[in-house]
Amino acid sequence: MRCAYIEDMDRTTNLLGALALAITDRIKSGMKNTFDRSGETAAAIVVLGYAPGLSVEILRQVLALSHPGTVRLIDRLEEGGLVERRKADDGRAVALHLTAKGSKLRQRLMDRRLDMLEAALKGLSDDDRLVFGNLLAKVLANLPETEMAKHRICRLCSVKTCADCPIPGQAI
Amino acid sequence: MRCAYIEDMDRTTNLLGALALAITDRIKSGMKNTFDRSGETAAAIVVLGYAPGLSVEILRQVLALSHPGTVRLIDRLEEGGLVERRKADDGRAVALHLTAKGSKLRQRLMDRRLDMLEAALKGLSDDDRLVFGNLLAKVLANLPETEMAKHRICRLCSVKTCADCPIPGQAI
DNA sequence: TAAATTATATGCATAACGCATATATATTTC
DNA sequence: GAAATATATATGCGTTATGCATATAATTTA
Repeated sequence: MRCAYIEDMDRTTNLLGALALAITDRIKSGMKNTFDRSGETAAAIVVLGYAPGLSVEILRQVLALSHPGTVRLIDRLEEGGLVERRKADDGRAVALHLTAKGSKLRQRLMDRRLDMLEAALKGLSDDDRLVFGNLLAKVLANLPETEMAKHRICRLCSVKTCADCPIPGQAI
Repeated sequence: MRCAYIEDMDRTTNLLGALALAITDRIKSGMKNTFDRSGETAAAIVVLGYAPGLSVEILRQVLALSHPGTVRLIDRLEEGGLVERRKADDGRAVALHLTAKGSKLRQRLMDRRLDMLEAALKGLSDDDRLVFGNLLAKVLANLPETEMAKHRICRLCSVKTCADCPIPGQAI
């Protein structure tokens, strides 16, 4: 027989899944209103803003896509005037850079994401919010198994709001 | 100038987005190992388990897909022997039912999701976990704007672990 | 009963991928 | 230093999961 305490444990487990789903739905939908693309396209723009000159190969790892999938993703962004392929030091690689248009879009995407998150949190008191933030940080700190996993988790983050990142990654 | 207190508020906002993304990534990937489909296919199976006889139209609303998209999703599930279309009381509608195979798969999908969530929470103490669960419930309670939004948020939930649902919906 | 509404299905197109393979450049090995 | 190997990118081709426009069938309303 399972005691009520254990039931509460299970409840937390399931509620985390429910909230995670609801929040990512809202963020996706908000971002899609700003930029009508699906999949990892928006994440690519955010990541390239943090790491100008990134190669397709490293971007691929952050987005967890196949190489061809990433090449085609960049093709779409380049076609939309959001990203440029430039020469890299390594002659095999390309250095990916956001254009001015890409950078502006990136800011709008990140703002939209924070709007959605802010709306979700509006029912919490300031105290609840601090406690919640510390618990979120604690869970996050346990998640990444590799250095790349940190970048992956943070692929949509607004860094200015996360000076005290619970999973600080090394520069890519 | 912004005080540190406000900075902490922003931190919570961003961390919620980061954790939500990390958790849904892990759930998606775990479920995909069990059942090699993407998009809303797995959610359809879970929902149909809760609401046998559901129509395509209501399922469409829960999954937030177009009608044709939902019809094709059901086509795929039927082809895989996971779902059957039966006659409904309303002669226009079809009544969707999981097959025995579909029900077994559904259980595996739900188990896999809970495994992923459990792994993510393993670093929290029992006390942290209870506090976290209550905060998750509080945030969830504020989210749904319609009755259908509740079903949408819960579209992957394991109900047995959520007897005390913060957003109990009316039967579909 | 005729008109409007609702539920489903189909034709057709597209976005976002993956796998296999080709090409160009670096790196390593002998 | 040349040959073999490894790495980074790109392309050909196919598939999955969607959407829009439209067709069909059944129900509800006027």
